[in-house]
Amino acid sequence: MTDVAARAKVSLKTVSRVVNNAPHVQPELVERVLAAVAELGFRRNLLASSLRSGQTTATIGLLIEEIANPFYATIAGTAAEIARQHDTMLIIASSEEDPGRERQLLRDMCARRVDGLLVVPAGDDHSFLRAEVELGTPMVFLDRPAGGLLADTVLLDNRGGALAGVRRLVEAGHRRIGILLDSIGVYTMRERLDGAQDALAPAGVPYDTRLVRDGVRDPAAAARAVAEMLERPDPPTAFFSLNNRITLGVIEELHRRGSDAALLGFDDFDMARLSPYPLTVIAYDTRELARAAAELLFRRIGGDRSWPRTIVLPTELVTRGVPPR
Amino acid sequence: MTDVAARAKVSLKTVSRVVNNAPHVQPELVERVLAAVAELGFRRNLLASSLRSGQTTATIGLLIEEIANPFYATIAGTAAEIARQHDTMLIIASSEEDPGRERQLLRDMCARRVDGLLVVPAGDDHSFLRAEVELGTPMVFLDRPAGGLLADTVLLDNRGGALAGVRRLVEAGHRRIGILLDSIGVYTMRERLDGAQDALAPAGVPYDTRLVRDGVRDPAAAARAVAEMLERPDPPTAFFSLNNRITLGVIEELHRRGSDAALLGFDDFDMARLSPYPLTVIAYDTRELARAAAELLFRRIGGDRSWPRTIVLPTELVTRGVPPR
DNA sequence: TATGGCTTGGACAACGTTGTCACAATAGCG
DNA sequence: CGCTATTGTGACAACGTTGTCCAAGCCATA
Repeated sequence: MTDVAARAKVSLKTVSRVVNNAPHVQPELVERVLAAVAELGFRRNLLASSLRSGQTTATIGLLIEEIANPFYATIAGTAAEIARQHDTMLIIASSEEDPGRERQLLRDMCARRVDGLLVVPAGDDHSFLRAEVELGTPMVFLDRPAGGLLADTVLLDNRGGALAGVRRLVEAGHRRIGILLDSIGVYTMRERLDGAQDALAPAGVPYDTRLVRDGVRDPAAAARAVAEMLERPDPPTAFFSLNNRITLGVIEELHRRGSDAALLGFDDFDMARLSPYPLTVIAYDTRELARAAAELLFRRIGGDRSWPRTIVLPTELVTRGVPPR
Repeated sequence: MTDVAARAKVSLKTVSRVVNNAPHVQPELVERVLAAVAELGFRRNLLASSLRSGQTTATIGLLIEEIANPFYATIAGTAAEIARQHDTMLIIASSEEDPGRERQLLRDMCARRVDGLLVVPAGDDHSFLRAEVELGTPMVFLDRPAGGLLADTVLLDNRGGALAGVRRLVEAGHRRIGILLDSIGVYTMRERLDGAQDALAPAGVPYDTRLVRDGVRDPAAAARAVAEMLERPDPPTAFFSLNNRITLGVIEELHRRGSDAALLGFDDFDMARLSPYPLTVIAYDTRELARAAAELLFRRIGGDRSWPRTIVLPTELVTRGVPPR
């Protein structure tokens, strides 16, 4: 900037004024400065700028589990879009469900002085963020609640959605329902399982733990679990898969076997409509989830100091798929 | 930091040494400093740190077209993973195919002094980045080449893939092939179309522009285009869809009509295997594309000043899908 | 004992920017 | 004509950190 000033034969401050579009600079000087900027290829250093002016870096952090997963990709896309509306850049990092890594990444983002944080929690203790919150960094948790920290949160109605879906299965007469889940350690899985139990109990359907498979991490594992259950003496007549990765594997296996078991899946997905096997899904609006969280965050960044809020978004039961022949 | 120094009764510099794990500090003093850091909730300001120390911000920028698209989400995930291996954060932004926005976002990233840039170009003139390149910011372009700028580039063999795929259709006896593409303005689409022509010409199959539809932006448009073409007096016996969004719509329409047209699609996708309609896809390894680009970028950041390189990754013809009955 | 090296701590400036303040030049007023 | 506003410009310090340099203390060696 000093070089630009010298070249344009003005003071440092005038250059600063020009690059910040500040008023009260003669048009002629503006010309000279802009010419010098162009000639020297000067580019403002935003690091120094936000260091000096203090408050804002025009950056927010987004912490998710895994970027490549379409659910999180949708969240990231929506967050980026809303960030852009506020002329803000987005730093994205994946925790890969590792609390230690989550902690390190969040600390790093804070050290970079992000204006706010959007977090899909991996761990269950976020008290280490308390100092940061008190220091004034706004943060909003989404999809899962923070642990040990009172903070803004946007959730889905996991329990209600599972309740409605499983109730439909029960009402259709199913009494042996195979349930497949990723990991009981994850909040959303626990909620969905609870919702299923909420539907089974009042209908007098026993909750048979032999029909519940934890640790189903990918489509192949889901297919194997389905195969095993179907080979039991009294196989399930319906399956409830607790996320879309699992649903994929279940569809494949049921289709392969020409089974006529009913299928209920949590999470809708793009290609559900192309499924060769009929299925009902518990759908929700991922974009809305991200939008609600991001907009709340920017309200906080804008100075909203009201009491932390929890928003729960509804789910919807959708029947999809091509009927089997 | 001054407060921490006061509290620990040491000098500012000693605190700096401790938080940077620098050697030559008495263990007792380290204790005192860390205690003060904890009590005061001190957190290093990385902005100031990289401002002072000059060179590195431990941040790279990734510019893509649209985060929520699985192709770009995969790229982002891979880039984030490799960035993490280098203890680097990732700033992601979407250009939404808008050259003006691309320019603004890249400028902004440069102003934030990213250590390097990973760019899927939207525009066709990137000469505005020349100053930045000369200033020493490494950048690698992927999926599409940069315009008016000699730079590292990682591409797919779009033309070769399309050639191989269409050749297979021609060899199977197809002479009327409907081709659907997003936008002729996009580099990859042009290359794929050229590849198709490369296969048609030597086989003596005329290139009938009435069988080529540009501007097919979403599955619904693809379905409509297929419907129209099939209602012509001499309908195509095969379709070549130039990206996976289009392929989805084509599958749906062909399946709905019970058509027996052959289908070739550029881009593989997760659920291709579940397609109710048989299809052949031109597949490639998106992760490999991103990995090659990111690793090249970090080699540049690490000081590799060799001549800019262009890497072209191969594609593969894969037959997928459930045969129609 | 003198000399030199090594370890440890501290003073100071600098990174690139902007806020504060002061001053100069011009215009408007009585 | 002198006075105050108003506008345009610049000197300077400060943001939070770290590199450079120096000094003091200690030990080992000559």
